[in-house]
This record gives sequence, C-alpha cells and structure tokens, in this order.
Amino acid sequence: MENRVTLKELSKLLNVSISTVSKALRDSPEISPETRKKVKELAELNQYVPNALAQNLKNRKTKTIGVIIPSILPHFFAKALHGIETKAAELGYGIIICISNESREKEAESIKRLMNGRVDGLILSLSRETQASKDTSHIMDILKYRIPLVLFDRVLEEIDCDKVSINDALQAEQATIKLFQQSCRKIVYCTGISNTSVDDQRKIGYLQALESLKLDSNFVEFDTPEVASAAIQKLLKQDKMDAVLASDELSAILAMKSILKSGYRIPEDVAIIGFTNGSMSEHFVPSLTTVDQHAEEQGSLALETMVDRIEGKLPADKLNYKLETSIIQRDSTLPE
Amino acid sequence: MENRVTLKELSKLLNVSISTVSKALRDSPEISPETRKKVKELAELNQYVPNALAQNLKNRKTKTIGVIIPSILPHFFAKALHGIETKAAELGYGIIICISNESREKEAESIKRLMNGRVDGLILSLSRETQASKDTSHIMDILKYRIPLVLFDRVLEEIDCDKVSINDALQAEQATIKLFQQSCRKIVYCTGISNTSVDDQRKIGYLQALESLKLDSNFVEFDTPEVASAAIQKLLKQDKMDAVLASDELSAILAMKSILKSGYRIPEDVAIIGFTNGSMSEHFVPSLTTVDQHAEEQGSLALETMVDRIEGKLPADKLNYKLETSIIQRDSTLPE
DNA sequence: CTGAAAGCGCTTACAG
DNA sequence: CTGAAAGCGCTTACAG
Repeated sequence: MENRVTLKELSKLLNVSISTVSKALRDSPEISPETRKKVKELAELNQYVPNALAQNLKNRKTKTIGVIIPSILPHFFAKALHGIETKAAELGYGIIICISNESREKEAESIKRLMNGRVDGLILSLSRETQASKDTSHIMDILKYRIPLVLFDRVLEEIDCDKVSINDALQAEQATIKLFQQSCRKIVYCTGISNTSVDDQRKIGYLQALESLKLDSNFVEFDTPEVASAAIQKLLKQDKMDAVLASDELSAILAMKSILKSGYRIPEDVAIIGFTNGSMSEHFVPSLTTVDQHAEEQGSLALETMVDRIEGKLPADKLNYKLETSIIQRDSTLPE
Repeated sequence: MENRVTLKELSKLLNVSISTVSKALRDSPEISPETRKKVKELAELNQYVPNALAQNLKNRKTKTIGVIIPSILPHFFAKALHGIETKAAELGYGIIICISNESREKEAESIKRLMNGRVDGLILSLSRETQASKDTSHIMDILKYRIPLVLFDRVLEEIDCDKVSINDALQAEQATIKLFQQSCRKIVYCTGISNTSVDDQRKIGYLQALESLKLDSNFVEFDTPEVASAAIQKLLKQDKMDAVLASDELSAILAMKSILKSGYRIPEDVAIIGFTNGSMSEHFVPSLTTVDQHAEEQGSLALETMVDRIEGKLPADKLNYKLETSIIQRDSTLPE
C-alpha cells in the first residue's frame, strides 16, 4: 500500500543525488555503468514510474493529442476514433477525447480545457453548430496560440490548418450518376445531417450531377425518423421517387424501411445508395450500397499528420488531404 | 501569434508579485478589491489560461479520469462512453480514453501510461484476454498504488474495487423463461463473445432456466459470421431450434438472417431475444426484442461513483451496483 | 563520474 | 494588503 516512489526517495536510498538518479535512468553516458545498474535495479524494485506531469511541465510537451468530435454514437465517428487511437498507440502518443455533442459552446469549452498545456495538438471534427454558424473564433484561438490543429471529415476550408477529408461532392456526384445509369430518373436526396460541411458538399455533388443529367432535384431533410418516413412515403405515392441518395446511414435505413413497407422492391423499383459504411448497411436486408468514407483511414491519417506536424517533419504550408473513396456494391442497387 | 502568457509575465506587467497575481485570480480575500480587478482585467486582456500541468503537479490532482475499454466499435461501448463523457463534463472532469482491443498487454500498457500522475482514477471494462486468463496482476498494481478504480460491465468479483454491472445471469434466466412462455422448447444460446464475464454470467442464467424448465441446452459459439450462419442453419435443419437467446447484437442479427433465409418465420417459427440494444436491433426487420443493458447509465454511474470516491464522499467499503434491466419488447418475440 | 542549482508554472503557509 | 520562499517531481547546463 505504498505511495508512488519519486526520484528524491530513490536518491536517498542510494545516497546519491537526484540528478544522478535521473541521468542513470535515462541511460546517460555521463553516469558510470555500475551506478546506472544499481539505480535501475532499485527503480525496478520499487516500481518507479516517472511522474508524467512533472516531465511534461519540464519538457513542454505531453505526447498526448486532444480529440474533439461531435458525437461518438454514429458509427463513422466511432470508427474514426478507433483509427486515431490505434495510430496514436503505434506512435507512442495518448489521446484525450472530448465530445461536443454538436454544440459550439461545448466545443469551445473543450478547446479551452485542452489548450492549457494538457495536449501537444488538437484534432477536430467540427460540430454542426459551428459549421452552421460559421463562427469560428474559438477555433482561431487555437491557431493564435500556435497549437497544431488538424481538422478531419467536417472541415472548413477557410481555416488555415492541416485537413483530412473525403471528396464528398465528387462522391455524391458519382453515386448520383451510378443511379442514373441504372435507369433511375427521379433521384431523391435524403439527409438527417443538414448544416454540416459534408452534407453541403454532397448536396453540391448531387445537384451538379442532376444538372448535367438534366434531372429535377428533390430533398427530404428531417430531424426525427417519423418526419423522414412520412416524407418518403408521400413521394412514393406521388410517383416522384425511383432512387435515393442518402447522406447518412440512418436516413438510408429509414428510407429502405419506408419503401419496403409501401410494397416497393429494392433495387428494382427504388435503388438506394448511402454514405457511411456502418454495421446496419452491411446487415440490413437488402444490404445497402454505400460510399465508403474510410473512417478509420481518415482518423489514422489525421493523427499521423498531427504527429508529423508536432515533430517538425512537415513543410510550413498546410496539407489538405482529400481521400479517394469507393462505392461498395451491395444489394440496394442493381449489380453492374 | 504570441505564446501563452504566464503568471510571471502578468506580474511583471503589473509590477506586483507572482503570489499576488495568483491569489487575485482565485479571488482570495487577502487581496484588495482594486488589485483583484486590475489583475483580472489584464489576465482577460491577455487571454491568460493557467497551465493545467503546473496546477495539477502542485495540487496533486488532475480532475481527469482514465477510461480503458476493450473496443469502441460495438454499440454498447460507444454508448457507455457517451454516458461517461456526459457525466464527466457535468461534474467538471475530463476523460482520457484508451482502447485495449481485447488484449491484456495493451490493457496493462494503458494502465502504466495513465498511472503516472495523469489521472485521478481509472474506469475499466476488462479485456477478453484478461477475463479469460484471470491474470489480473496489472489490475492489482492500480490498487497497490491506491488509485481509485471502478470496473463496469465486464467486472471480476474478486477484485476489491467499486463495480457497476447488470445482473446478466438473472436477465438471461428471465429471457429464457420468456421464450419458454411463448411455447419454445428448443432454445439455443448463441454467442460471439465467449470468454467474457458477461457471457459467462448469461450462460449461467440460461442453464439455470433450462434446468428448472427441464429443457436441453444447445450452444452456438463462433468467431466469424460464416461459422455462426452455418451452425444455425444446421440446427434448423435438424429441427433442434425454435428460439434463440443471443449474447451479443451481431449474433442475434446473424441468427435472424439465417433463419429468414432458411424460410422460417420470426417469431412464429423461431423467436429471438438478444442482449445489447443497438441500432441494428431497432432497425432490422423484424426488429429485435432485447435485454436493455443500460449502457449509458452504466457509464454514467461508473463515472459518478469514481468522482464520489475521489472526493471522499463514499464509505471505505466498496460499492457493487447491479443495475436493474428490462426487456424491450419488439417484433422478434410474440406480443404479450 | 557526480552533484548543486536553476527552472518548468503554479499554490500556499508564513512573514512583514 | 503584499511578497519572499518553499515545494510539487522532474530535467539539464554547468561546475567540480
């Protein structure tokens, strides 16, 4: 039941100075091999663990990265976080996670909490409120204090920092074209995540595709599942829908359920492509054709970029990765 | 582009001592109101943020809790984490998250990483390897250093610490009896998470129920989805299954898919109850009747217990919460 | 090869 | 009401 042992205590036990103990433990050539050995043995015996707080204070670095995400419940963020954590462990870094819950205020609070020496850098996926309001003063503070910042997935181009995201507009455009190629002419865009940069980008891609294909657009935007289902069933009844491009997993699943319930077949009557490749996409019957957002890779690349930045391995100019994505063909669209 | 300002710098600007600045900022009555005001204004102007590392070192507490979980991908852990984070934010604490990836070694590493002054306490859900091997020496180290420890969900009774879990055995027993009451006589236990305390407990409950009901047991244990599906289809063919008790969400979904694919009806031919109430349970067709594990509440209670322990509000005797759970009736069992 | 000293940025008991 | 001093636990340039 002892308390943690310190350098001071070890030095007393050995009748040497604290400096000697410290150097011996870090294998400094200044110290004689015998002393080094003695010190290390005693340290081992007493299960000495250096106090990270003191080390960090002295070294002015913490080997930990702060991560702020809007939520952890959507599969995308859980996977991205997994990618971040895995890469961090690999590179010898730890992570501190805060969840903004889509709120700008909580995001700003978390930033404050972390900007006080606790972390060497911040990885952020912006909250919906921040993206909607475009009020990024709290983000600018990070830059002002010269704390490295990496934005991922939900990025804002005007912020001068490293970024990792997928080319959502391009993907949405290609997905729309794919639906067109399956003879769909009434392609409806369905989203439960309005007001995020990713959703905006996807809408842009969708509209671009429609314009070049000379088709009309149609949107279902919702906050609650009930609203979504009602809107979809209405469109079906009015014969205004033979395909769905869904911006998030939940809206894709809700759409499929409404479609099946109304007696239509997937993909013969209505084809669907979703974003986010979660477990529901894989296991629903029929399984959902999705744009793979490479959540884990985004997370892993964001962390790697951060560490490279911290360790000065990157040029001064900020990086802006746009990951290539691919469409995972499943049963909600016709086979090629 | 300035660097972060310190007490020392503020004190120089104001021509007072560091102590005065420090006390003024903490509203000490020792300092005159005018000085306090002046100091605070300058601090505000310079966006002074106290260095948490230095504060923590001095105060010997960090107001942050370490959380080590086996994985973040299963919905249960994502939800539990959400509960932990929410409650932590509410109580003014931060959390540091490590993922053990079900490995005892990574778990031990994370513990070492966190036990060096970084956190005030540790919340843990044990990795599968640790639970299987029962080698808990790395956990004992935590206790030895008098670091508060709360175990949740995957607990081990022999460890002397606060615990939060659900009564898995009882729940499994009741779920089994519920299936019996729907005239099921060939109830198969299906699991993809063998060798965890929760699975062991559920098996115990299942077997207890079967014994009192004088029924035979039958197990499907698997590592890959293919194995599960094959095993289930075999049992169906041999007419050895009219109900499934599934220990995790994935095995429940896999079972349902196999059953439907083999042409049986749910719940008329085969009824199913699962554990873990994730999004797939809710949205699969038919939706899955599940035992609600109260993931968020487990997380939130674990964190609250931790904070109470740290702040000395708890008796010396360790607490052992067993949360009441309930069965969420959906379409994979007959209505009551 | 070893140790005394300064310092990271803060807090607080004590003196004045 | 204000400040000098000690200390949290470490690291490292410097002296010996």
